[in-house]
Amino acid sequence: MAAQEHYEELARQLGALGSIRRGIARVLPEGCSPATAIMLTLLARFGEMRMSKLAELLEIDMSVTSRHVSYAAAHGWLDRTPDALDRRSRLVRLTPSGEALLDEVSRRHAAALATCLSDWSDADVALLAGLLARLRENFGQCPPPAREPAPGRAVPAPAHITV
Amino acid sequence: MAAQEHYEELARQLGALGSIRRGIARVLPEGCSPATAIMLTLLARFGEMRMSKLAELLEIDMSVTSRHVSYAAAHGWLDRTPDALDRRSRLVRLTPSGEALLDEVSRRHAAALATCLSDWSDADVALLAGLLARLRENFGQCPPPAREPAPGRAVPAPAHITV
DNA sequence: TATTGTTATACTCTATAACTATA
DNA sequence: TATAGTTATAGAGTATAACAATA
Repeated sequence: MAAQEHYEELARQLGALGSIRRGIARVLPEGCSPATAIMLTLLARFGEMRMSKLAELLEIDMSVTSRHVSYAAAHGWLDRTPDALDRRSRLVRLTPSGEALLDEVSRRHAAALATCLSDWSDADVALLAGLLARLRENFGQCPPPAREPAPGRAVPAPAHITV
Repeated sequence: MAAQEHYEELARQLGALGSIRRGIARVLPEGCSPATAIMLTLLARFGEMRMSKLAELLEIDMSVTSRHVSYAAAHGWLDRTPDALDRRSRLVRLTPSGEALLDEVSRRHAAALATCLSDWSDADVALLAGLLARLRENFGQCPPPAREPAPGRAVPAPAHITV
């Protein structure tokens, strides 16, 4: 098996991860979506930051970040305070309630994975987590390739889906 | 670092994979969504099958599978033929056009990963793909845990999100 | 004029429930 | 009565564009 097939297989595995993400989402506390959990994790790890910085770390548009932050603020999981140095900005910070939620999220995540991955060694779990972190880092440095037009005899999208 | 933290870190990495999936989706040919690509891959690997079998392999509801199949059929990437043995069923099968699309998808996937993961060894790429396959297999065997109610002083969802 | 953040709108992917046709 | 598949509706997550306030 040459590298070409290994890349293709990795792409397939990454694409088929949806069911795992849905499975992990199901163990989260009520009202806490995966997006909320990731956001609170970043605030816990890097501390108070501006909206734009949070959007950059989440790798999503700031408009989306704004709604996630509003939702979490309405639940009391984070605070938004005006930035005295630049009054256009707001500083986002985890609250004690948010820290408590994050602790619960961590417990549930670990419990769910411990159940499903009972026959994995500690080293394998750490290895996979490390490879995924490296993957994300390399993708972050990679310039997003523009979508190419379909090659050859392109298939035009039908106006309506027929059955 | 104990196993508990390794599980938590793995859950974080899996949750933060959204940007990678979006990056991979961007290189797909026009009209070919990630869902379509995965579906065609399964048909290429396992051959003609019923809708229900395809939904099971995709790990999504048959209603969702039905729409993805209708979309791909409208593009000419697959055929649906009545099952002579059970006229409620339809057999789904890749067309030559679908095979050609899948070849192009594989090329683009491999090219995109080869660019971003240029400093990965062939063994590392295969290792990550293998660990993800094992992860999906273990999750498939794992009974989906029911959502527990929020613990302690649960935070009620506000009726409206205030800004 | 440029930048920060918010909101409106649209698109993708998913699940639940109601429905038709067949077993 | 039960099962295979389809369709309608709703919800989560995202991007683009228009907008307000401030730099």
